Amino acid sequence: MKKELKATESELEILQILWTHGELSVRRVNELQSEIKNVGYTTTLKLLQIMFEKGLCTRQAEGRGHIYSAAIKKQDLQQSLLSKLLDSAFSGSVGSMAMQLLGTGKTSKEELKQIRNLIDKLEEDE
Amino acid sequence: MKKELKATESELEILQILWTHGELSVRRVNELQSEIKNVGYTTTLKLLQIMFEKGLCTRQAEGRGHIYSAAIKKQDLQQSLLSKLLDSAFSGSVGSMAMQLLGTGKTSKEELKQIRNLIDKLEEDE
DNA sequence: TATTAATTACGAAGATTTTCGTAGTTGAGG
DNA sequence: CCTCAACTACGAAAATCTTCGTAATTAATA
Repeated sequence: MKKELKATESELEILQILWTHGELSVRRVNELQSEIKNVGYTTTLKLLQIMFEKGLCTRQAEGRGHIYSAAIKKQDLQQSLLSKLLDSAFSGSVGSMAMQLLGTGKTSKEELKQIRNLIDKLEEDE
Repeated sequence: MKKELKATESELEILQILWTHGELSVRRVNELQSEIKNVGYTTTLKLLQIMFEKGLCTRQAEGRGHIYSAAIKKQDLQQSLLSKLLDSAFSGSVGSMAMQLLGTGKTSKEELKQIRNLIDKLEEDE
């Protein structure tokens, strides 16, 4: 059975930073986060501590501080969030969700080709 | 510029009911909501009142009570929620979001065909 | 008219999330 | 050994969301 992953908006923000940059000190996470919005150092710290308790992060001692890393896979969380939105807003219909997603007009030719290839593969597997 | 729509989890739950069933009394909304989870009458009422203040619902007097309807289009809210998840979890990449969505394996042949048609149309429009 | 049932309005408690201040710890350098 | 800077741990305030109890209102009816 698949584990139900979840993360709040702030947690997701930090996870994105960890996924992108790998292992980071609290200081560094806070610096990167500060490029986007105003946020105090202890705010970032507290969030990382909470995420550590929840199992969203791991950490290892380094000097007098810690180095944090993401403990869950980006893809796994994406899948969970997608799944949740699918149920809550699209009544579970992958089709209508996909239609809306592609209908935004923000999809490049390359991406469309890629998606078409996936569809080909999926149809083969019948 | 497009209005940023948002709704909490509970609000979305009620909007789904309103979208599906049309115009409803508080009593009726509560009954339908109760089929899914335990919820007191005044809880439903309060939510509808809040949603009315926020502009998510409209209402009209009917006898001594009100009849509520959704004030926003299902598609518009879906678009907003999709857009938000796209940015927060997929760094804005429609391609990777679509790939994950279709990769769940829950997509029917019919839906795949429908999506392929949309892609054809999108590629034509270049 | 008095009672009852249905409904609304209001407020507040509880839960979760977000933010940050303060105190304590530790290690480096004088 | 003392001081300073960097860091952690802790707790709590602030903000948002969820839930429901209570009082007031209104309409039907006994």
